[in-house]
Amino acid sequence: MTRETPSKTRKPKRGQTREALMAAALDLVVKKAPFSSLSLREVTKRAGVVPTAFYRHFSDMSALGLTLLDESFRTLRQMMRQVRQEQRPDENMLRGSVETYFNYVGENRAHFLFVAKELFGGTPTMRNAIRREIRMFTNELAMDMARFPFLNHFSSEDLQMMAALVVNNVTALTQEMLELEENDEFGQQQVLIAAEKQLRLIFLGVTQWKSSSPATS
Amino acid sequence: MTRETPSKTRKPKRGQTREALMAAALDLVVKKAPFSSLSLREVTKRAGVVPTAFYRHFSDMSALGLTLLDESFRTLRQMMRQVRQEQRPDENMLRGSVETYFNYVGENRAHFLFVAKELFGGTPTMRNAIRREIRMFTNELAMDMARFPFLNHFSSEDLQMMAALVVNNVTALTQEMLELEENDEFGQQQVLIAAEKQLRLIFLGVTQWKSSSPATS
DNA sequence: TTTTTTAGTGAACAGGTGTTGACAAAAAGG
DNA sequence: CCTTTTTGTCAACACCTGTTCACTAAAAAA
Repeated sequence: MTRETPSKTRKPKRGQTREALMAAALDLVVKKAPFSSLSLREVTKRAGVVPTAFYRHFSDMSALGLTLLDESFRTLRQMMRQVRQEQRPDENMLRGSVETYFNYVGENRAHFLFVAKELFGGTPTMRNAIRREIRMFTNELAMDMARFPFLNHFSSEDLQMMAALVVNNVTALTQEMLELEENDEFGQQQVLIAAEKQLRLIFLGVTQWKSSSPATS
Repeated sequence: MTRETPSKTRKPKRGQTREALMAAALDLVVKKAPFSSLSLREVTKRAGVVPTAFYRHFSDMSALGLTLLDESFRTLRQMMRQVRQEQRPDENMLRGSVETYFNYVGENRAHFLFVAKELFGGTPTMRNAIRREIRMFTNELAMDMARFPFLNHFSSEDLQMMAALVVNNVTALTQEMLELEENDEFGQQQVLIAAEKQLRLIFLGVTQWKSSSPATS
């Protein structure tokens, strides 16, 4: 027979602790420091558990980081698929894609901030994982471009170069967007307009491009 | 006339330790972690002094960081001046500028790595300082562009947008360059070639650009 | 039910952290 | 020379870090 002393320390936390840890880490990244400089105890404190509970779910902080990274890119890929489905090769394609993308950024600030801060500040493992993912996006964009009739005469190196140009800029603009306050709708609109203009200019250059240097081989 | 000023400004060789601290911090940033996650003791240890000696030169780590940032941008601005001086508006202008710039990046890896890692991972103070500097470069580039006859009919907004496009890409390519091993000369050459192509494509777009949206009046 | 596996707690450790204060050597100023 | 200011050292503090161990409540399996 267990003597029910009314209110001692409650323990029933059940299996949502893992998600609480991930949410806590993301939260701290948003309003404090890059993930790399978070401490295990800090995260567990914010998640409302004792430090040792951490080890029931992750082997160490870097494991948590990789899980978070995976989560970030899973949702991002899912959005890219959506952008691609909506994509019709007409006038408004560019504007639509840009809007969809930056809307998504706005709705997933935490994940994007996490990735942006790790892109250079993280461990080599993290950095490589992120860069691999970005390279993948670049490749897919290059392949998408190759399907357009007025682009498919370019060499794959040129297409790759053009795709990289686009991705570089979108990345930079995303970072710019993330530096803005969450409620700075005017600033966000400005970035969006700038993004559209810059991409339009790039595609203007693409239509004029002729591969003058055969390069390697 | 140029005699020793017998003034009260005493500055014999006061600086050995101070510079050792800065060098140590930079060194740790290169081969370990972002500056934000360095500890005071770590830096003093590498500099070969006792922790308390630190306070004779800097009030805290963030003061060291800002000094380092200042140093980085002072040398960078100096190089930009050099690029601008060499700049003649002819065919080889772009290639020459790109080469000069990336050469400089290679010779100052430590400073660029420091800046790159703080650009997103640093404290708000640091981030703002860096972004202000980048914005300054963008403005100067826009002003340089305005001096070209075939560009001076663009609105200053358009010029600003184009300059931002260039700066965004150079920044991204610089980061790409920094991710390479210091002795990976092939990879570095590849980045340089890509950089030149991308910038050429951008300027191709610029020549075709016409400001369709008058935007804000 | 009983048994086993999972997921939480709390105390304790060895070590790293920023910062303090008192003190000493060395350089600068007279 | 002597005095003052600068610049380093050493010891100590209170705190935070990751990680271990033994223990227990709750959930799952039997």
